[in-house]
Amino acid sequence: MMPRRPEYDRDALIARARDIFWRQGWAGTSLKDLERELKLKPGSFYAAFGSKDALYGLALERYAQEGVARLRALADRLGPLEALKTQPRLVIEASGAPAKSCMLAKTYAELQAKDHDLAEQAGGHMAEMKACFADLFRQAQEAGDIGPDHDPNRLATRYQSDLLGLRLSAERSDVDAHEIAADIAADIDRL
Amino acid sequence: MMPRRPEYDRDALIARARDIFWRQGWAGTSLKDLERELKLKPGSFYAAFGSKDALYGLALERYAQEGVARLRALADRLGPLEALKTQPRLVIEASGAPAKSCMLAKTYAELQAKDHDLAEQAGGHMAEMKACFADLFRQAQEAGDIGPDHDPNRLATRYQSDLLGLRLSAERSDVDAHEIAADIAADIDRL
DNA sequence: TATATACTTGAGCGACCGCTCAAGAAAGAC
DNA sequence: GTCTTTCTTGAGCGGTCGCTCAAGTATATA
Repeated sequence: MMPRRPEYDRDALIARARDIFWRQGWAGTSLKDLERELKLKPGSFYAAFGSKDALYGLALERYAQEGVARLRALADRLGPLEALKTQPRLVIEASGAPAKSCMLAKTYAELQAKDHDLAEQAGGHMAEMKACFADLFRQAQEAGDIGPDHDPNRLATRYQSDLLGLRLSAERSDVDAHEIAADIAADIDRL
Repeated sequence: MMPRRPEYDRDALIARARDIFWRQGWAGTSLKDLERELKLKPGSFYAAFGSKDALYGLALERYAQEGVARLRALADRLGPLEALKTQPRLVIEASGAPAKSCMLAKTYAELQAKDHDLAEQAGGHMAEMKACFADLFRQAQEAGDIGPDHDPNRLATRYQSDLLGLRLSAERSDVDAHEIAADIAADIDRL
């Protein structure tokens, strides 16, 4: 006696929620917003996701996972050094994205003062991302593309910081983000 | 027939409100929070400031104005180049500050998607700050401390972006912000 | 001291918040 | 068709939001 199946595509809903949260932030997104955009009544929403925070967590997870995957794919295609040099430009040109700035950073900045679990989760993902960058710098160093007297972890820390600044700057209309991206890439060439 | 004077120091209240907003953000700060921290009942609060947003605006104004003043003072004391090299370290070492990250950037990031007036105000102040940086770079260039083949405006844009990234990174426990600050200062030396 | 003028107080407004749950609708098993 | 199970629906809960306002209180003038 199997009953009816849900009418929605859960994965697609998470992706849409991610875009809304990404753009509007945690406090800036109400359940009304989600219900309207996801076309879910409150009952279905809570049956599917449990709570607003739980959905935000899923959205963050998805965001981080896709970010890592995209970077790895880029490195596979271009090699570590070129990937690191290309990433700044790619990240501000992503035309389909709901925002230029990083969702992990926005989440962390918004919720850290509250010691919210989601801030901790975002921070963890930023650490993962930093580790990815460090990996690529290390590979580039082993390939001889970067001088041996550099610490890959330190390069990664600086690089991630630059990327966060770039992506925040890219939201501003009075800033030419492409110049910044080009300068970041140029810095890598000088290593 | 002059009546009683207010019991509070308006300027001090604005400074305290700035610290609360800076740490907790716009949505993250409720009137209850403000009433408790400023020791004002709702009636006095609204008599003094008109609205939460109005107080936030005053706090932003104060924040921006003090930021510019601090930078100018630093430049007067150390000269333009040294000021630019020192600022990154100072900004993450400010021990009395309620947060490492920039209140203008946090405000902009939180409210831009809503097209909130406060986001526009914050963006304007960031532009002013960028102009300050450009001024210092130009002065350093005229003094011969920086090669003549650099555009001060472009340097300022990159510098501000780096500073935003640094200050956001400085909130994280898994990041050594001093390393980043030192690297940013080192970049300036290579110009 | 009497009066006019402000400041202080706090109950409480309407709106919205995240969320619950009982009732109705749909679909596979028999 | 009938039954069972799940999904869908939407009214509405308790709570908090930003904010108002009338009553009470303190102070400088006259």
